[in-house]
Amino acid sequence: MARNTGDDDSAPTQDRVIARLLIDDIVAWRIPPGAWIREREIAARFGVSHAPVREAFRQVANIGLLKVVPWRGAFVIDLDQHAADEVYELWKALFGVACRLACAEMSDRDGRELMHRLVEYKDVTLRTENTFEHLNVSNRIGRFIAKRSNAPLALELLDRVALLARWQHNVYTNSYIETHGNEAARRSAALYETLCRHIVARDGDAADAAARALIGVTQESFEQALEEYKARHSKPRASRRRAKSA
Amino acid sequence: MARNTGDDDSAPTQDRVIARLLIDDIVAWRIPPGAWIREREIAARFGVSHAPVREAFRQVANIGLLKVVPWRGAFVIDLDQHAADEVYELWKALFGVACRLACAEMSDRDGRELMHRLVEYKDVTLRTENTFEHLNVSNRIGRFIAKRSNAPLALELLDRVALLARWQHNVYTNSYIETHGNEAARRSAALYETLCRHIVARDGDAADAAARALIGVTQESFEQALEEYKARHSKPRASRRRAKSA
DNA sequence: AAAAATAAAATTATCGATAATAATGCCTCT
DNA sequence: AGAGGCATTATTATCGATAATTTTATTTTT
Repeated sequence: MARNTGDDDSAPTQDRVIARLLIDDIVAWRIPPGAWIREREIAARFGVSHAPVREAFRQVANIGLLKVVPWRGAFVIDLDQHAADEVYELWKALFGVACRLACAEMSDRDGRELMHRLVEYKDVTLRTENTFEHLNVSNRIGRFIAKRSNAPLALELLDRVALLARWQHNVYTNSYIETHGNEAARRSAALYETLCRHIVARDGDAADAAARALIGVTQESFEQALEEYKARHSKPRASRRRAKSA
Repeated sequence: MARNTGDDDSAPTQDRVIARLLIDDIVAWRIPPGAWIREREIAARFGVSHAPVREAFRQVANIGLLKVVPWRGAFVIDLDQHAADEVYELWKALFGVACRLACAEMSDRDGRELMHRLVEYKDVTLRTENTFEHLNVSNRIGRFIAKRSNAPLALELLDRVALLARWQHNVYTNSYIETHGNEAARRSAALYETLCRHIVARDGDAADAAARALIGVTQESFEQALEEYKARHSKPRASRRRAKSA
């Protein structure tokens, strides 16, 4: 066995670095939806030739944040409400698959670690009102399940859809943390407990259902934030264009 | 509206042509699983520089048939039984999402066309024993539903997973048509009828369940073919390495 | 002879330049 | 003045060559 086709421990090539930075820029809305990105512009920004930029564009396009059109270049996608529904439906289904597979794949030791993390999560929920920390710990549980489900393709698609959901949330609300209220966090806590118990009990159908319900809470939170966003942006019609200079 | 960011009506660029041909070669097993593909080799085959070949590699890698490792090149993936389970679980979930969304998105006119196609499909099922034709018509129904679900991302993931499943089937059986017996086709026919009726009735949960069952038939067919493959390839142990020359 | 170090070859990553294509502005014609 | 055609400009696609890295072969050392 001479050739190592497995993990890549080498330093990442430039195209991957650029792709990562572009993804961050798009998700954080530093590059607006629908924007047209030129190769030369990005190449100049990072001080490289356009070749790695092209590859970075393709990578970001694969995730779904960019659309590459032949001879016309790369455009940031411009999602609408309808696409948001699709993303959340996919998220529910994919997380459901991951949990379903986790039921069969997880070792008893993994199951114990899962319940341990659940206790830690509930502890955080009771102890603090910090929504950001809630999200942090809950995301860790979700990713733990997805990783131990031994399903690399499902994990990839899941990451992709979750990233799209996060971008949408940022686009529509520009502040997805605050709107993710503590009430939603508390409901999530109960659902996480249900989910973990079903997984250690190796009940795939029940775990699938719990996973869907869990993403459903996030979905409701998003839709609520979207309503607030619409309400906020429909009022100040008269007072726009306040200042044109810096 | 100067710039057209929508459909691309122009002739496909070389990288897309090469990507398509590579996909065909891999799915048809003309390039074996695990093979290491060199840029120069493909570039020479198609008489182009290596730049479009690189992009084609990335596109095939996105679909999941190729794995690109920095500084090491592109390798055809090498799926195992476990990965097959994952692919079929994903297929079930994604087709379920598409059907679920189709319930909400389809117009009444689309519903009528769907039922029309169902009648055509049942007609073929009763009239001929040609399994290939069964697959053809049933695939058309599935794709019709997925397209009318107005969910481009789900459609993309669905195509991707279906392609992986087809490749797996080819890898393990090298003849996925014959093993897809008529008994399975007949069971599929009943399930297709159930699915279509649920969709026109706009019952998302029921449509999801029917979609899962439908892919489940294909999954069983694959697993059966895999067993036969294993049985066939475990016997001729003694008579291997018959001839070394051409 | 086996293992480690080193040199050579092969391969990918990146660059700079050219070709192909699309968008933009200008000009003519009505 | 407006519409349509033409030249200009800008941008992407492709190419050939060079740099960086890995793999393979060779040599050296124990």
